[in-house]
Amino acid sequence: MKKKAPVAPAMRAGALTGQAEDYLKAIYEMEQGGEPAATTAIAELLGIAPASVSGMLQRLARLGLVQVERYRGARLTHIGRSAALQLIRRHRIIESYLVTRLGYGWDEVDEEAERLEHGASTDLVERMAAALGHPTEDPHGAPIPTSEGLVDERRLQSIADLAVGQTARVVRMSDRDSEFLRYLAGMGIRPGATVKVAEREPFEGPVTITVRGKKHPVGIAAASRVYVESAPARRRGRG
Amino acid sequence: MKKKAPVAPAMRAGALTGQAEDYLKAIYEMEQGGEPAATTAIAELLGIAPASVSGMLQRLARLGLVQVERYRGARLTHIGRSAALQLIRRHRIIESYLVTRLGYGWDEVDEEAERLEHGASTDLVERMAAALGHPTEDPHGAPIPTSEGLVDERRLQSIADLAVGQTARVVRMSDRDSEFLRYLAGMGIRPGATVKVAEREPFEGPVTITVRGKKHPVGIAAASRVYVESAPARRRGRG
DNA sequence: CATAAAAGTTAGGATATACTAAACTAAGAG
DNA sequence: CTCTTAGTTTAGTATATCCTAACTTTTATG
Ligand SMILES: [Mn+2]
Ligand SMILES: [Mn+2]
Ligand SMILES: [Mn+2]
Ligand SMILES: [Mn+2]
Repeated sequence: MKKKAPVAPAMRAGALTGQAEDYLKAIYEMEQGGEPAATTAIAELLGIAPASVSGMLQRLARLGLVQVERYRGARLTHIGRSAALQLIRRHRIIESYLVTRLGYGWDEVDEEAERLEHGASTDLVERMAAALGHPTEDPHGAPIPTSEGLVDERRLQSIADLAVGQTARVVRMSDRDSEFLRYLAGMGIRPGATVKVAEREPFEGPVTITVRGKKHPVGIAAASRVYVESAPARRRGRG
Repeated sequence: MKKKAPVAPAMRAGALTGQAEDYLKAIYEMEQGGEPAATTAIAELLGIAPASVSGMLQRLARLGLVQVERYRGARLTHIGRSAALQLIRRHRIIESYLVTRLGYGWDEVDEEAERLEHGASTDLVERMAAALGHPTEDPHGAPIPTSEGLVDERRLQSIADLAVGQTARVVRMSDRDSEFLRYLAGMGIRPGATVKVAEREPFEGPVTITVRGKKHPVGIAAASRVYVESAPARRRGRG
């Protein structure tokens, strides 16, 4: 059904291909868990066959962007990490711009940004950032790396990690699936919202959470894609 | 020395590759002269070897986007023309948006738009157009095709076509070369400006034009890239 | 620890693009 | 109506990606 569209472009200074950039971003994200990015995981995230990922990893390694340990997975080198962070900055600023200035819904920007991020120059992205007053978070609560490549990499708990009775503030959520985002929006879950765990079923069962006074039973899969911070301490941003 | 960057992306519905789109646009533009687009001309415009163009033309023909007559050149089919016009619409709206909303100079937008046009969805482009109040011309005076694919294709005279003593209004100019655009801006030549031909040297010699009361000798090459319309009230008849 | 399942890699092929060199065609100069 | 040549196309390669099938390593299991 979804016919894979051919290839991707290079254009920026370093002349990395759009595809290569997306691989780096995927690896960056998976590495946040501490472990190197596994071939199959990358393949799944990008919707590509594992064999193809093996090939690309070798190419990225040849370019000095990742370090691959055969049968073990890949880690970004400094250069690769820097390239990934630049791409992520572009992605998140573009998302912010589209939502703030062009009326995009937070559930539809990711897809558009996923393409624009490869064609937008640094100049354009910086203009967008400036127009928005240099935002520090994207519409999904994800921190925007600085142009120097600094970013908050704290590992956050997800709703699935909370114990019954705990209250927490929603910080961010996975932004890939627009249906998922609409589901969350329907419950009032968005960055800054407060959620409380009312009940938990055992055996990986659903978590019942209270949001805006209303209870919602939520599957573990969904709950684990919503990242939170223990309530008390106030972070920046609107609450 | 400038190593050609690999390939280009597809993404839109019809799933045309960015490269293919640029070929169609190039062919569209060259066809405006009446003749089919010549291989070498396309090659020069896109900075690609003629042999490569031959290959691409065959592919585009196979896709039903162009009609190629061996050794003669290519013409767009209806489908190809429609795709070209859609791309041109995207390009020109993006240019307009960048200049109006993000402070780009008219001499620097073409390059950025040349990349973004391939990654921007129709949705995005229409949002930009709406934000600008549906502009009908881009920053270089070029007409923006409607979303239905209608566009003013009048052939305009260039300054090089004017006789001594004639006054005309600048309508549009070639936007590919930013240095050229800065040169024009330095003389006060922009869409809407009025120019008068003061002198002409024979043998393809320079044209001396008066703009804002100042005379400038301009080479034929430059003069023929600035398109004009006989001054408002009195139209010198020709189609 | 012996195996089978899971994960990952290699082999072999396909497509999209480009390039250079060589061959070919069309068109103008005698 | 030839010959030269500018313009085109074909042949042979190369790179970037992706895929399926087959094979190899790791890991999980009894
Ligand atoms: Mn992307
Ligand atoms: Mn996001
Ligand atoms: Mn383009
Ligand atoms: Mn333009």
